[in-house]
Amino acid sequence: MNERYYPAEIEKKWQTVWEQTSSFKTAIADDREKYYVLEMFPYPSGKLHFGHVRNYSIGDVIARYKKMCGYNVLHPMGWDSFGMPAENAAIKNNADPRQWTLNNIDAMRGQLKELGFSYDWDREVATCLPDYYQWTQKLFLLMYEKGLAYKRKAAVNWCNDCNTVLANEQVIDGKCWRCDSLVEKKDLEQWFLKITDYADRLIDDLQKLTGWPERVRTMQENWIGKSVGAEVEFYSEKHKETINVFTTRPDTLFGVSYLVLAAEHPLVEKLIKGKRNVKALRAFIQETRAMSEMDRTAADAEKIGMFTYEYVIHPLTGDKVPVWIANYVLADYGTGAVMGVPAHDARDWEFAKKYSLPIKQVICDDSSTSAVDEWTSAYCGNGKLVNSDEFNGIDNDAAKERIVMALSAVGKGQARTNYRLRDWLISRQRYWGAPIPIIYCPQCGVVPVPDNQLPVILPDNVQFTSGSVSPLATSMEFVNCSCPNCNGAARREIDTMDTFICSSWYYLRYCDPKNTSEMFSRAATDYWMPVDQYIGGIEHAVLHLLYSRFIVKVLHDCGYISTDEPFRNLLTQGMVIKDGSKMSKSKGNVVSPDEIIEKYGADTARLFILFAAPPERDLDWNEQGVEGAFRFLSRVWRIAAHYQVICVAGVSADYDLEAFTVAEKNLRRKLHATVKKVTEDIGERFNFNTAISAIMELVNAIYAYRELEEQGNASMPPAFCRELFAGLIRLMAPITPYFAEALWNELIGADSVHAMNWPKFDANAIVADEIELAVQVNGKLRDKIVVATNSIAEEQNAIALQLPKVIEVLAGKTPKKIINIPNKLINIVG
RNA sequence: GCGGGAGUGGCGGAACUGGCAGACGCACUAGACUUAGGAUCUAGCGGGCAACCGUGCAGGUUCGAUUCCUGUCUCCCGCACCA
Repeated sequence: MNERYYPAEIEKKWQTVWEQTSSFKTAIADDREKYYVLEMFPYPSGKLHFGHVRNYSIGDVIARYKKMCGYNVLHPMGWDSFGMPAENAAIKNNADPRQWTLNNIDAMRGQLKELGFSYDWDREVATCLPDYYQWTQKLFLLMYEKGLAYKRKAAVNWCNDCNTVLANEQVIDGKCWRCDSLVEKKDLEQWFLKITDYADRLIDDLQKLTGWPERVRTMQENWIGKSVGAEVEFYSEKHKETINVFTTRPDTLFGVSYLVLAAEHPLVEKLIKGKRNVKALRAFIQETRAMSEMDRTAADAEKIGMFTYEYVIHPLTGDKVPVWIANYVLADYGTGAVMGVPAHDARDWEFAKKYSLPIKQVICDDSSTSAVDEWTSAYCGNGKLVNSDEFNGIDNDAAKERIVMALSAVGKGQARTNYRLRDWLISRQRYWGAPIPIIYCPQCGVVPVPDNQLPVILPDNVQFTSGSVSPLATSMEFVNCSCPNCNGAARREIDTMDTFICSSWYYLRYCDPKNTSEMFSRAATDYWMPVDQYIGGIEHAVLHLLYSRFIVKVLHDCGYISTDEPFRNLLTQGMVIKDGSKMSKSKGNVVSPDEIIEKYGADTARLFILFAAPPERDLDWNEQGVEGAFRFLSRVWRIAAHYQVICVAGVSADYDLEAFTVAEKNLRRKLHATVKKVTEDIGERFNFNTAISAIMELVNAIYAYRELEEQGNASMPPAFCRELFAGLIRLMAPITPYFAEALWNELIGADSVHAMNWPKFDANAIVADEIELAVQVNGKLRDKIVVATNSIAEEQNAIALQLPKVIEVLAGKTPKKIINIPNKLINIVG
């Protein structure tokens, strides 16, 4: 074999061999246990960057490892290929979005193959192709049928740069998730999916996801924002109107000193009409509504309000309660009206102090006796009720329920749960997406496209510069159609679907990607689902990951799949950071793997990115380690070349362990200990960085052994040499697949290393004859001793006590006690 | 404000259930081989002359703490006038 490591030759050769032998093809179903490992599929931007390489290297190690462990592994790849960049390229360069996308897919597929990822390319999907989006459209129709897709006019998020609406999840700090420009509110009629119907289950089932990081579960819980409380009715006798408020603190109901409405509250105009300050009120309302979402919801924004000279009746006391309008009440949460309890709510406290509104204490903490006018802030803790009629003396937690019961008895309130989660706005005024399969008929109204007319094909002949309406509006052939019901002239929905719908079910399609009669067969998803290990960035914690859970629950409820959670285990790999932000094409800070692959090979690129940091941690881009990764592979190659002849000679030999020298026993122990460590690090903890360092230690040990040989003090037994390298190469196979394949071929056998079993360690081989113990005096390390592994503690302690350093430190004192931790240390307490 | 996470050499990081802090690698230094070497091999590499001191800081528990507890500081992430 070649003395030196030439990655280019090796990688080209084995990539071809793997392709010819369909090395990565998934078995349909057999008696092995299944394992579905999946990395979040990429948007085909044109080129991979190191964020991708990291993501897919992690997945590939797991896939290859599991396969060697005997699992039937599904490891697919595809393209999240609808989306704005294609359309923007079309506008900017007059390109065809389809061709632009398909070219990018070809380029990136080539890169993925070069990197040696073990994908079953026969299962590739691209969301922008009709054989996929047909079923995205079917999914929409299914939801429409179930009443989960509906159209309504609402104040929606509008991005002026992207020329489209956005879902709440896609607005980050008041800005568009894609282009960072400020999001505005617009009143538009749009399609929504009723994800709020699933709010409770999406929260409750988080508990089942024990294989998810705590962080992601918390983020979803926060996002859904469940709060349990009550709706309480206040009545305006003058207008014969009821104003409902939502509160999580019905126990403080007797402390209400005013009511506050949002500027957008529907009763506002009626209440203020004819009031002496109506002009000022109207001006204030207008001013408040004109403020941007950002300014209004900033936590430190000043609370401003105005009195309406209107009163409502307290539902239990019958007291007159003044009604205010203020900027700190949100129109789209709860009922758009809140009750003000300044004694027990920090915001109400601030507002009441500012406008000199009465403050009435109704919760009393045993330890505080001061009067309410001496307080410097609201008391938000627990305690017993006071000033609350028949509820006095009750613990406030218990009082919540009692007061709701009392309200309910007089028909003036009930328990109620509120969510922060809003329905998912899925209309997009953009071209490059799946058309919403809906037809509007003057006679029949909204008509869903029948299954046998799917897919609704995205037209080619559109104008991209259509302004704030979807470019689909410019294709008359598309817009004009006949009604499926009455055959009369009708027109199509011109908006396309949010691409997050396309990506919310692709993992199901991988189970049965060529199915032309349904989304996927029940049998296929029953076998493969759920995904056993999902790997992707944290940025999808409440986007893709929440949507996918929702869609799976819907499909589960419709009887399409058995599972009701898509991803059993989730690994959120850290971002690859460069120049302070995440590597991405839109940020313009990408490092392409091409140069590194060309100079050092794909195996070096993989090894480097896996060794640089544990997978969950963010990684600041630094190329310095690349050289080290390549150096290591070259080092392994050289030692393998050195032992090749001996290794091959060991095929039919056997070795006598009794005849082993100490050095050989140590090396064999190191081998088995390394197998154990790497198995645990890859299989249980996904700590690839420490798995790699363990392999490096093993290689260092082989070099140390060779050094002995060169001094004439050792001679490698051929059969052991074989065990050694067969072990080492298999440990490296998931991480550096080309490299391992080439070495396996040279040293061990003709079959692919990737078809081999994962090495097993012999627990007996790890036990050493002698062991080193640390000797401490009062917890401080003073010396070390080497003892027989099976020696007893008393003997070890006696040896330790005789050590000169120990005698010196003890200075004649008799030890109080001696602590002996087996196989670890002795601590002499003086 | 609520919730989650992190703080260890010049750098990336290791130490898994409380048990030898700094594995492994990068960078650096020296030696060997060499016409030469940015290749390779070998050795050294937290601070301090030393006793000792060292895991953000201050305490505590313990024979023993990077690890557990209390307080505190800094940074990152998510939600946030959510009633």
